[in-house]
Amino acid sequence: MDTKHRIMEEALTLFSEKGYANVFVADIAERVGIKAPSLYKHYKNKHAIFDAIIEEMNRRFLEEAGALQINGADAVADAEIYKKIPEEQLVTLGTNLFLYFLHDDYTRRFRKMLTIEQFHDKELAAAYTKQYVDDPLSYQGMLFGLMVSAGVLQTENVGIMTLHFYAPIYMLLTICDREPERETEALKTMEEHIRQFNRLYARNEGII
Amino acid sequence: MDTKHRIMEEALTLFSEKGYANVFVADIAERVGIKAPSLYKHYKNKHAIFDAIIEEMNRRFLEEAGALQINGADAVADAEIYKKIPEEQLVTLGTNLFLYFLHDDYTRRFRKMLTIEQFHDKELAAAYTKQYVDDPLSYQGMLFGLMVSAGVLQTENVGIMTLHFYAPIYMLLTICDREPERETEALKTMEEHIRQFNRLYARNEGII
DNA sequence: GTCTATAAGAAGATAGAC
DNA sequence: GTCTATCTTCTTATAGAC
Repeated sequence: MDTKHRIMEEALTLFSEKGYANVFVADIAERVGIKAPSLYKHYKNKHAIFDAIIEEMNRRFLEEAGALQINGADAVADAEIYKKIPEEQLVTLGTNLFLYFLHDDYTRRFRKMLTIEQFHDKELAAAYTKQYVDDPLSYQGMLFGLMVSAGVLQTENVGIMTLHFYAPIYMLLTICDREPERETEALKTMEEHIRQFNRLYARNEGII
Repeated sequence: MDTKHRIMEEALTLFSEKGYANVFVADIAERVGIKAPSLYKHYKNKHAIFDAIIEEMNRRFLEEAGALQINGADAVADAEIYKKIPEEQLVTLGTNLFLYFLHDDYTRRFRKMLTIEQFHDKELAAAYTKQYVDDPLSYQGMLFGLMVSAGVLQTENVGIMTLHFYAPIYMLLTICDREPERETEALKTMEEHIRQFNRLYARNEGII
């Protein structure tokens, strides 16, 4: 039964690089170390592999959402920490988020697959927006809301402040998905971005 | 010879919706109103149509770059105008950029095709980043540089300020490419974003 | 569960008449 | 330049032995 999972893994790798239509069942089988017909003992057809990947994604997303809820609860305490050196904390928060999204193998392959397949149907489009736009904004919005309450940051509109924090990180991420060799440059840009963000939004700092 | 161009047009439409591999020569021909074999009198093979689209893109990009140079020269004068009501000018600048990118038919189809095909080779990846990241940042960076010189905006780092202006617009654009029904919401978010951007960076306004 | 052999069908491309 | 007929190749999927 391990073969079934390995098929999914290898398929995800190939789909994320070439797109579903450009990957042949024989390619997946070869990577697993079996012949194409053997694969049909594990999945009904090629598309069932894709469906299994999407299911696995939904399962993992729910798990992550659960984990974030816990972190969210912890964040109330964390917000106290942010009072001390908000700038370094923000740099760490942004950098960790960026590097996790970029380097976590499953996350990266899945995001690239969704990027390629996002226009094929509404579900995939919605999944992409939820996972890489709405959920990060929602979670970080909660953190920033706590920081505003704690008097660390200051703004009239937490939602837009969150957008100002996350949108550059998102854009740098899409750059590195396309051109991994720009990662160092992206990390430098991100640090500058966050330090400027902090100057703009930190309480009692005045204009930069 | 008009047929040759119509083939390219219909191919671009289909490629931008389904991706190259999922579009069949017969589909393109049908939209043009001919049979598949007739298409081979105009293009050597299917991939030659794709190549022609990329060539057309490069031609248009160069034209646009030229046009931007002219606008850049004009922008010196424009920067004077920005002195009066910078916030409304910024809202107009951002909204026009967003709506042009989103609604211009060729731009939209081409961007979606590049989104789908960006991981297929280095050239496409580089073209995407140049067109939708580096060039907009470069052009807007110049405009903002002029505004800083004119004393309208204030910052230590024009590049990051430009990123703060453009990254949210870029993210909203990718949302609307996936889910066009979110355009109204995106426009509202963008206006809030730009008004807050102005509060953050406008000279002599203090913290918000 | 894996294999070889093969069926079934799709899709790109060519031949040659008009 | 467009058509119909056809070739060729590729790809998914099944049959049936081991």
